[in-house]
Amino acid sequence: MDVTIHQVAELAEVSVSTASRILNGGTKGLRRDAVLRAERVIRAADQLGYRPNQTARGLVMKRSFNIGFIGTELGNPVRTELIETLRGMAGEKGFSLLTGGIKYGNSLESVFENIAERRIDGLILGNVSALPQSLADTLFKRNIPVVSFGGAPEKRWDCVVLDYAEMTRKLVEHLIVTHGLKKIVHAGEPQSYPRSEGYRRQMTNSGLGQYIGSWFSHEFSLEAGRKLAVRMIGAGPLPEAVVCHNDLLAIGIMAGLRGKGIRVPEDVVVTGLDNIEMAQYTNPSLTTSGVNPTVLAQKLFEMLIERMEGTYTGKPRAVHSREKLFIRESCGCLL
Amino acid sequence: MDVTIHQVAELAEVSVSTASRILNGGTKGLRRDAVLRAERVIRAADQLGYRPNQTARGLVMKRSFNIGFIGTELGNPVRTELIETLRGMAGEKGFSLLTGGIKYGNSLESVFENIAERRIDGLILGNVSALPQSLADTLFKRNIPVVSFGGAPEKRWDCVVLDYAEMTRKLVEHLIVTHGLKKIVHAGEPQSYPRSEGYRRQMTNSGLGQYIGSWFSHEFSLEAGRKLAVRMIGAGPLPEAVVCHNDLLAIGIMAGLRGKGIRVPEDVVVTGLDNIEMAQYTNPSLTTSGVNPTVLAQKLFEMLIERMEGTYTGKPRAVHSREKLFIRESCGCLL
DNA sequence: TAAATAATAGAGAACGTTCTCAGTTAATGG
DNA sequence: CCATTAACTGAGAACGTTCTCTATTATTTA
Repeated sequence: MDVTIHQVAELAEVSVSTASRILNGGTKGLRRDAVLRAERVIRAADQLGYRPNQTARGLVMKRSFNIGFIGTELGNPVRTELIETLRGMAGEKGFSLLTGGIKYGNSLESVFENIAERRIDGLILGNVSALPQSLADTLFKRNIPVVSFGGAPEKRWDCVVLDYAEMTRKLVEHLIVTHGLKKIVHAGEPQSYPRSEGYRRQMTNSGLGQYIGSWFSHEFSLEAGRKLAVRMIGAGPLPEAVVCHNDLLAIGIMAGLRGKGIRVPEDVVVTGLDNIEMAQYTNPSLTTSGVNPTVLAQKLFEMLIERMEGTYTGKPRAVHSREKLFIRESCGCLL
Repeated sequence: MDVTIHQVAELAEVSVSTASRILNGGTKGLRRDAVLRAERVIRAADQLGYRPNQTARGLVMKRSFNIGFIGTELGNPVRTELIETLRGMAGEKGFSLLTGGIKYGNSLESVFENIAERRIDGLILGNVSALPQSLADTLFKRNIPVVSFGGAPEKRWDCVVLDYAEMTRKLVEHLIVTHGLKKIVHAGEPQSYPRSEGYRRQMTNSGLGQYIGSWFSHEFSLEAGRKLAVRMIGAGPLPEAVVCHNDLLAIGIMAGLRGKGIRVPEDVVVTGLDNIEMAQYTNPSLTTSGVNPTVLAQKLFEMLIERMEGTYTGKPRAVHSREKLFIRESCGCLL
């Protein structure tokens, strides 16, 4: 039914080995008499519409032509942008991208499965804070290259460090320096994490340590934001500004505040983080900070491919991404 | 290196065939003496941490354990929700979901590739209006089940019909009946398509044929919406309402209008379509209509699996999805 | 032109499974 | 307890490639 390399070989009157060699190696640098044969093979393949069976190919080459992506917050648009770019790059190299979500750091089982069943050749980790050592061991044992991105630098493999602390710090700095705000709180992840760390650093540096405060949420979604806003309002006098873990949380908080008749930025200033596309379209538009997802994708993919192709075999690299501040309406600018 | 079924068989002191049979078939309904062997095999597999190599499996079974998803507007959150649900369902059945984007109906090449290289066992088509007959033929020739969803019913395979025309019509009806609006225009796809068809039907039925008008955009994104708003404003007096192709376009239009000092819904009413999560969080929140993405995913996946497993072999089915109206602020309600 | 060398071709194993089929072993019935 | 039937086992082919290794052929050199 399907056309195999055997049929190509038969039609071209060469052996299967020769067909395979030519189909993969091309026709350049061949001995004069060999060129004719090669062209015959290529013509035969073309004529029959031959396409190699990747499964068979994968079996003998011990590869799957899949790259895995595991990350948090798959519903976040900032992930979608990154993933679709990565998918495109992978596709150009003949790989498919298998993505998998993670909720609250658990349920990495699917990764285990995919790796154990030899379904991925390389792995991209997105903001996975605590990868179980057992998984890391499996990856090393199976020789599966890994790259990651996130707030914390990684010593075990190549990574892109997104300086969330610095992004957050700059946002806080903007609120203090440009807008003269003092009572600024942070909403999102727990105290020890990079983003709230950046917040606290700037507050302390500006002599505002007394105002440090945070509202914790274990989710960073629109809905979580709205709920958080309701909680904040119920808890008494509002701060002057809320610096949020990410854009989705910020947008949710803005909606929650508005639902109770509180104006942004007149009554409370709100900032996000990620610079998702939607941040330009909210009302008020959202002041935030982020990195270019295409650049991030390129860096990640380049490093991963180098590892997979063995072009680079040195020590784990850590490249730092360039964050950028996007000043819009929600901080009180542009009004 | 990797543990194979041979090693399991050796440890359990059975043949490879037996190991395979037991590992796949389980231990139930076996003859009394066979149960002991079976348990020995399972124990051995467990002990060695055996996981079948899916590539090898796929080769002999002529399957890839991948399901393809091809659709338009992969950046649209409404797709993300659907795709992630489908991915979960696929995962539970041991399949990975390979997704691919389509821009303006062209570049279906990647699908061809994946199909030709035997990398997908089934295909889900999302709002692909014009699938080349050559691709359809390939699918049939290779016996790859297909399901699709979209505005137009499909006769060649199972599909879920999303009644975009009816959704749009109901929105227009709401604007006319509840808000007494007359000068309502449509923004989005060309005249002949379902959504604008629904718009025109209701306008005509309500005797407002004279006000029918549409603003065309070949993209349905946030940015396209903003640009469209600018074009509309530049073109003279504004309509009373803009019924948009989808939520993203609507949100973009609202932002564009606001940028020029025009208020929604006071000056112009705006409605969307899809009911993406964000529609609840915009300011004003967006009146729209949509179907439940989880329900849609379930319907699609169920039909596809039935085809793939051969449980259903009858005529192509067309199931209709239940749309729902979401009345919010952008139409002037809830203010 | 013959010998040495370089380039290419082809046979066949290997990849790790599943699955058919012939042969063996256990259960059943009289 | 033996014949019959049913249940199970294992050898080996098959899936469609790649790739090693030996044999062959072309090219170059003396």
